[in-house]
Amino acid sequence: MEPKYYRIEEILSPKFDGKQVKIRGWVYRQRNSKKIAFIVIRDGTGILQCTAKSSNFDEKKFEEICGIRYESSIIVGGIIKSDDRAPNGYEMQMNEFIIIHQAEPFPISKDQSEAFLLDHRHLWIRSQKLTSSFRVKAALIEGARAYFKEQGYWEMFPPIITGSSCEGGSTLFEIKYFGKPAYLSQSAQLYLETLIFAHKRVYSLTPSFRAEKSRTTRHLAEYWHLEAEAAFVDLDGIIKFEDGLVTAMIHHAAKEVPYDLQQLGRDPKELLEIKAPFERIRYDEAVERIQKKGVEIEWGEDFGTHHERALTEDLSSPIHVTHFPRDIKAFYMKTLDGKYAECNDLLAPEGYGEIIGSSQREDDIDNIIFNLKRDGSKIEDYEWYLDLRRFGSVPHSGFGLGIERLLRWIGKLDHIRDTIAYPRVMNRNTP
RNA sequence: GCAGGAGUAGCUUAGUCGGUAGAGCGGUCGGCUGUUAACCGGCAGGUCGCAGGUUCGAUCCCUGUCUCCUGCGCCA
Repeated sequence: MEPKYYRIEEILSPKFDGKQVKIRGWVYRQRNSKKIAFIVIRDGTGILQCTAKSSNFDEKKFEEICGIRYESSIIVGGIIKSDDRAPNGYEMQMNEFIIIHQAEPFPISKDQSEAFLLDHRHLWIRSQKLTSSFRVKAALIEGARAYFKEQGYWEMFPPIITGSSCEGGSTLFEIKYFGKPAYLSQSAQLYLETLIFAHKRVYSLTPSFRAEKSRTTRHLAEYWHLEAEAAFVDLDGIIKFEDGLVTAMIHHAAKEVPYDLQQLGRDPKELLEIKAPFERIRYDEAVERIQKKGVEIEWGEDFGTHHERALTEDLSSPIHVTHFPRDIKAFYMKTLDGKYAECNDLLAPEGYGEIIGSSQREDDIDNIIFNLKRDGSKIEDYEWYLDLRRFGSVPHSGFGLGIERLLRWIGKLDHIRDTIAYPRVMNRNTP
């Protein structure tokens, strides 16, 4: 049976040439002269130019067509014709036009300031750029879930509300929890570590919250955190897994949403050329490379934005920096030779910065206690975590990937806010 | 948190060496036989972010304040 309404993406084909169809959607563009009107309609699957000749409609109906405003919702019917003058080669010769809702004047036109667009985010998300960005994001996550499954990882659902912090340094959002303070999670890691003892390999995709007053193009107060944890896997093993995962994600996006990638200015072929394994260098060598580029850094310093940029601006594939100095890294990372941490950061190419933070976890309870004391943390807050090193402790590793940061690189986006529908940044939490 | 920059019509802005303001887009009315962010003409729309100060007079000068943007630090 014929469907009552068609999707635009399916009718853009020769077999619809000459066929009468109906579609539903929103007015994307509208122009008219006395005897002919054009409505470009958008339906979430594509856009189609619809042509209305005044001779095909009574006077009142034609006036309605000419008076339709941008973003109004409409039903149009007509005959599909191949036509070189139409934006994507096909147009509808309209013979039916029904207004579902005549929109008020749409506030967003050309030349808008960032602030205005952010205030009208609920309308701006209809734009092509954001539409494409969110579709690439969906495809990346689809690719990730498929890869995790293939590699024997179980998806877990850790809590978002926690009673204590996870990583020493970061600032937490405090909430009221039945009258007592609690916090929004900034990482699922410690909970995932508990779950490997039952499932061996686990992952989770959850929102993470950071209350740092960061004002940059790569920070969100609320972001989607893809984290994994695996028993009996060392640093080399987890790095290999990360390479496989990132490659699977971007290849999946390149195959599933090439049009959207192109809209964002990213050639999908470029992504398909990126292949695992990614280059690995140790922190010591990274410092030397940065110094050779003429950027100042001393051994023992953590990387700032300009250091990461110096290291990655000329690359076309991501790069791992491993074995940072122990003293600038978190308490749960395994120590090597008393000086280094068994850890790695995966940096995106083209200067987009860190997308994964990862490490082999410390499995020696005494070392963890030593590190917690170094950071001035209360041991009693971590008793449940320390239990993992008392009951069948195993070597294990894990990582956290910032979905929006990966998308920012893949989609060549200037600002991380365009990787998420409603960005939560320091001075904005509405709409 | 630190350092810069910006707030003038619904939106994007010009401007006034201090005498209360123009344009483009959008809206509306009219014109136009195929447009691609269509085009042409008429009309409506502004206590020039807010509060003080200087001045005969402030949108403009001064002080404070609020909001937003950019970069840095912190991180995924």
